[in-house]
Amino acid sequence: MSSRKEPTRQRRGSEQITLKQVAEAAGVSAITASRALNTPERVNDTTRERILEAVERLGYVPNLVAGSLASSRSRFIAVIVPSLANAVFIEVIHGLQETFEAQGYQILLGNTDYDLQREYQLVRTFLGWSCSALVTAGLRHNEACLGLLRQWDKPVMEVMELGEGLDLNVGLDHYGAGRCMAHHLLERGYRSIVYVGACMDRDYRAAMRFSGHREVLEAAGLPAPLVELQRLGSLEAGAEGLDRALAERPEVDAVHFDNDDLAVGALLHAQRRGLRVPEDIAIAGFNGLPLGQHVTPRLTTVLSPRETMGRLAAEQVLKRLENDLDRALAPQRQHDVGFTLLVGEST
Amino acid sequence: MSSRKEPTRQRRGSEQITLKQVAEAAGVSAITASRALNTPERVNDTTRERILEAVERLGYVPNLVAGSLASSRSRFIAVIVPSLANAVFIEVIHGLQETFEAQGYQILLGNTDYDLQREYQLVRTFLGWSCSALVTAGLRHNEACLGLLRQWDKPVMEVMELGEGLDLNVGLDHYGAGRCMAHHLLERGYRSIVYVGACMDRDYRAAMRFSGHREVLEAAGLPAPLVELQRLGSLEAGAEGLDRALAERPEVDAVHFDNDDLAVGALLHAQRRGLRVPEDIAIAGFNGLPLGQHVTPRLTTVLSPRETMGRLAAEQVLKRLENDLDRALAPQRQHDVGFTLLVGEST
DNA sequence: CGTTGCGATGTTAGCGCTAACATCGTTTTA
DNA sequence: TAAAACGATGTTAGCGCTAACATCGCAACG
Repeated sequence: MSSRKEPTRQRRGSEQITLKQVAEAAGVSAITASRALNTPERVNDTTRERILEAVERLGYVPNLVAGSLASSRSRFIAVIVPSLANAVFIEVIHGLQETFEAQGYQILLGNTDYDLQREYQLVRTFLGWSCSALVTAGLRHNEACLGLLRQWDKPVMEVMELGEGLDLNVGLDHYGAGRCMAHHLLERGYRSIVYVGACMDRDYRAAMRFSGHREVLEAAGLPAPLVELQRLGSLEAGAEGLDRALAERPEVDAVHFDNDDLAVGALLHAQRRGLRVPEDIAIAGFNGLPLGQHVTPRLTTVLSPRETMGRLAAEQVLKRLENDLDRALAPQRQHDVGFTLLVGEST
Repeated sequence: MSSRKEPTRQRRGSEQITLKQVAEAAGVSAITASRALNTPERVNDTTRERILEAVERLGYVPNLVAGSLASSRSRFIAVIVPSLANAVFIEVIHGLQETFEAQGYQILLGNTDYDLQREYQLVRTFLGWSCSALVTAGLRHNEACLGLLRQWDKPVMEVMELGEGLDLNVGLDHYGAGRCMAHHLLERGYRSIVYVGACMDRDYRAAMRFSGHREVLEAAGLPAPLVELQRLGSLEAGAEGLDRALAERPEVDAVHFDNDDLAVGALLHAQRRGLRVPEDIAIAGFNGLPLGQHVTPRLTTVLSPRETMGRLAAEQVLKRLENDLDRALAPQRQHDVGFTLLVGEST
C-alpha cells in the first residue's frame, strides 16, 4: 500500500451548505450555480430553475463573506454619523437606507459621538470591509482619516454641510442658515438676542450657524451674546438654556436656539414659567422638526430637508457606482439642498 | 528554453497593502504578523514592535473580509428592528451599539418596516455575513425565518417583548402594560375610554397592549372601543386619532393612546382645539418618552426602560459569546425589564 | 544528561466564492 | 462555406487571511 498521505488537517468547517453542494445537487459546476444566483440572465432558463430548486431544497444561504473576498466588492455602504440622539441624523440615515437597500446595498452604521479620532477608527474598520462607498457627516476629519480617504478609490460622500470636500458632497449652508434666522429676528424688531448652543466645540456645524448669526448682529451694531451648554440638544437642555439666557441677560427679548429640540424645550419651559411667547420672549430654532410645528405657538425655525439629503446623497453615490466613473471625472460633485425659513408664531 | 508556462491569469488585485507585505517588511511570516495584531500576547515584544512599526509605516488596513472567511467569525452583530421612525427603537439600538462597540463588535442594522417577509430576507443576508449573533425585535417571525434561526448555532436575542422565544429574550410584558394603564384610567373614574392604535395589524405589540386594555375594561363591564389609524405613530397621527375618537364617541372622557407620539400629538391638538386636558378629555400614552414629561399637563404614560433593554440584551449576548455556551445549557434565558406607570396631570 | 515541556515562530492548506480564461456547439456573417 | 461571433458552461487559480499542525531552541526536571 503506497501511503498516499492524505492530508488530515481538519478545519472546524461551518457545516453550512455551500454553493458547491448546490451545484452538485443540480448537476452543474460551482460557477454556473454562482451565475444562476448573481447574473441569472447568463444562464439557460432550465438550468437556472434546476439550480434554484436545489438552493431551495437544501436551504442554501450564500456566504457573502466569501463572495466579497473573491470579488473584492461587498455591497456595504459605510455610514458615519456623529450622534444617534439627534433626530436629524436618524432622518438622513433613513433616506440613505431606503435608497441603498432598494439597490441591494447594506448599510454599515458607525457613530462617532462627535469624536474625530473615533471617526478615523471607524473609517479604518469600514475600509477593511471593502465597502462600496462611504458616507460621512461633515467635511472635517483628522489627518489620518483624510489620508485614508484620499487614497481610497471608492466614492466618498460628505453630507450635512456644503463646501470643498474630498469627493461628493450634499448639504446645506449652515453659515447662511444662521444669518437667515438672525435677519429674521432683526426684522421682527428684536434687539437683545441671545444665541444658545449645545456642545459647539464639538459640533462645528452649530458653530458655523452661530458665526452667521453673530456676523449679522454685529453688522447691525448689536452684541451677540452666547450661552453654551455642555450637553447635547434635548428638551431638558433647552429649558436650562432659556433659564441661563434670562439669568445672564435679563433684558433679552429673543433667544435663537441651536436646534429645535432646545427651542421646543425652552418654549414648553417658558409656558411652565408663565412667560408669554413671543410677547415676553421670542424663541427660534433650527431644523424644522415636526414637533416644532405642533406646539402652540408654532416654532419659528429653519427647515432643512433631511430625508431628501439622505436620499439625494444615496442617489449620487449610486450613480457613481453604476457608471464606475473616476472621482476626478465625475460631473456635479456638489449639491446644495438649501433651507427654508419657517415662520411660526414664536417670534 | 523549456516553456515553464507561468500562469498569466490576472486578477485586478485591489492594490492594497496586505498582511504578507507587512510581514515581509518586518522580516517575519504572515502568521506572526497576524498574531501580532490579533493575539499580541503570543508574540515576542520586540518582534511585535517591529511588526506594528511596519503596519504603521505601510499604512496597512486589515482586510476584515478575508479574516472573517478564514476564521468564520466576523464580529458582526445583526440587529433587526421594525422601524427607525419610532424613537423607541433608536434608543434600544443606542443601548446595543454602545455595549457591543465597546467590545469591538460592529452592528449590522436592518429595518423590516413591520414586514415579516422582509425580516426573513434580512436574516438570510445577515447569516451570510457570518454574524456572531443576531438581535431582533419581537418574538414573531415567519416559518422560513424560524427555520433559519432554529438551525443557526449562534446566539439569537429577541428583544422588546417577553415570552417563550428561540433562545435569549429581554423585554417587557406589553399585555400587562395595557392592563396597567386601563386600571389607572378606571381608578381615576373614567368610564368612556377609547383606545387609539396605529397600524395594529402589523405592530402586534401594540395589539397586545390593546388586548390587555380591553380585557380590563370588559371585566369592569365597559365597552372597549378602538380607533385604528392606518399610519405609524406621529404627532400628526395623534391629532387625527383624537378627532376621530371625539367624532365616533362624543361621550368619550379618556383616550388611551398606543404610544407617546400619538398621545402628545393629541394633547397639543386638544389645546389648539380649546379642549382642557384632563377636564374635558384625559389622555394617556405608552413609552415614557422625554417629550411627554415636558408638555403641560405632563403626560400619563407607561415608562419602558429602552436603553436599558438594549444594554442588557447586549450584555446577555456578550456573556454567551464569551463563554461559548450551548444554547440549551445557558442559564437565565429570559429577562423582564419591567415597566413603570408614570402618572402626569393628563389623566 | 536525555527527556519533557514550553514559548516563539513557521509551513501548509484551506475558508467559499468568483474573475479570467478556456471550451464547445450553434448561429450569424461575409 | 469558412470564419467570426456568440451563448452556455467548465477549469483553474486565486482573493487575504487564519486554523491546525510542525519545528526549533531553550529551560526545567528527575
